[in-house]
Amino acid sequence: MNLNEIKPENFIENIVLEDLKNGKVNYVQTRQPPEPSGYLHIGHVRNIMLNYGIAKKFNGVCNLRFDDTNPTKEKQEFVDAIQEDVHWLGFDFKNVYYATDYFQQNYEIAIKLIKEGKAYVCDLSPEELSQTRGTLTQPGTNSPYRNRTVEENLTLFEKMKNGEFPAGKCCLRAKIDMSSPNINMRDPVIYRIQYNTHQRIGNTWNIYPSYDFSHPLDDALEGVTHSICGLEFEDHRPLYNWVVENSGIANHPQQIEYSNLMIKGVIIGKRHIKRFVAEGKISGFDDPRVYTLRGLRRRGVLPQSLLEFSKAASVSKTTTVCEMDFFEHFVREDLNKISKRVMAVLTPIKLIIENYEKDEEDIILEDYPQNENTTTRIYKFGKELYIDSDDFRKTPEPKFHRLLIGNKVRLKGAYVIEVTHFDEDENGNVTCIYANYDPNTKSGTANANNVKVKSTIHWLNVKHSQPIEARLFENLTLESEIQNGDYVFNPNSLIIKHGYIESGLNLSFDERYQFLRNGYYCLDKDTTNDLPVFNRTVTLKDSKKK
RNA sequence: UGGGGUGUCGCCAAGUGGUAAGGCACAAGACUUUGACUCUUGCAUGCGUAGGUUCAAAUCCUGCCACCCCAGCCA
Repeated sequence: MNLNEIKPENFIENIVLEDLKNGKVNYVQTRQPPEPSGYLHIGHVRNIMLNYGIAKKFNGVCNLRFDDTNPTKEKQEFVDAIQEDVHWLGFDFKNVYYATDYFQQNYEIAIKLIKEGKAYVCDLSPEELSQTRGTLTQPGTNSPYRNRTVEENLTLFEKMKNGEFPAGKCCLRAKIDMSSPNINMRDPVIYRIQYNTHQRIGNTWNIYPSYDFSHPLDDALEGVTHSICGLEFEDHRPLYNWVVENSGIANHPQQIEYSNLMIKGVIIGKRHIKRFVAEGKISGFDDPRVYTLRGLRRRGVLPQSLLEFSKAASVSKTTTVCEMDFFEHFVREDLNKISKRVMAVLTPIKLIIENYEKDEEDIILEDYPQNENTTTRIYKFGKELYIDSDDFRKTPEPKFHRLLIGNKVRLKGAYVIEVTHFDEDENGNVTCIYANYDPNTKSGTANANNVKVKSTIHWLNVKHSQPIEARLFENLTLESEIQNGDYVFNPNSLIIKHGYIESGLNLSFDERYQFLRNGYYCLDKDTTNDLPVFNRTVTLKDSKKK
């Protein structure tokens, strides 16, 4: 999907931006505000599209703004990675800003608030503060420091800024209402002391504004008209408005919340991914089994598929948990159009065509059958072939219509064959299959369809095949809901197959491949040995049944 | 038990007083050099629930139920 095709109207309808619907507003400015504390994942795509698309639609701009107000969690590594990933998706933001850009202005507004008696320095320890905040059902109690004089607050805040207090000694709080039923309004902390070195501004500041203070201010300062965020911030909206209203800034952005997008069972949380990396169960944030953008990219997913998926998932305020099939549908749709069809056998077993007398024979295969102008290539048919052992059954299950004694099957691009007999070892494992072919059934010839078959299987000429390694990723998903308050995941989801692929192919990292019936693959960029290594993106639609 | 949200097919989701769009999944059939793709057909007498208003209700009103979020000097 081209970015120009993003149609945010639907989104706008959904999130009930009344003014926009009514045509009262014709300019919208948004921002994409990631905290650089982790990698972007599939859930971020829709947020990016939404912010970018709405601004574009309504003559405005969307800036990328890093919410970098907490140096204990953030790293330059993430700042860089987020920008890379955003570009990979195809977005080019007007400007790249940082919350730290606004620290001086944030500070001046804090001073203004103090002077107006709307903020005070509180010496309560974090524990005491927590205790006096009250509970969900009981109001909080006023801090004993709530009524300090403006002069005292100014002095204390200045000392905080100058690094004269240890971290945690005191903080700046907005003076709102300790008895509010909304806990966020019970004198929230808007500045805290923080001595960690910041990845961008080093040690220039000893005090850091909290999200609830800097975010609305930065939105307002930047000219944002609509501040779109997750549902978890609904309770923060009154505070957002309070901050903007008391800031003296003319621009008053409107915060709009909507549901985050999830996929059933998929691990997205940084917490879990970090844990699996630490436990050595996955290789990192780009492991193809996790749904970070980097993981998905390495797995072979195209950015336009992510955009299509996100668009189709729509936007609402209901809890959105899509099924895996819904996501994979969009991945397959794109991959099907552009993938190069290649013959591969992942669990090889020999097939001898007993009545085949010739040495070799040219078979014409289409590289991209979905493309009218597809190129073709020649492959060699012969007497001694590899097929996938999974395509044969001694005793077939119901509805199995690939190879079994007495059943006719087409070898892709070649002939219809019928199994005559097979060899097996002392354990009953099939070691070699023997078949006869029908010379009148060659694909593409006039009478190719005289014999109807229910299935076509892939094959390789033993003399014209090269070894490969195929990594089949099962999705890293929730194995069971919740146990002892924690999630239980299934990280043992990597299956490695040593098989064969056609020899003579010019393999490319930019290409996607479809191994017939096995799904869509791409070369793994981390390949270090000489053997081509393929990662499977998704399976073909029906191949997972069987 | 306080506050804020959400409830339309297995999943996502339109619908905003005029008699339930669409996509995914699923099922059946056609086609076939992939059991793919493509095509055709089917799939909510029902909109959390109980009442009420109305000629007419998923849409308006009232009660109830279920689920999610909030008590970081995180975002």
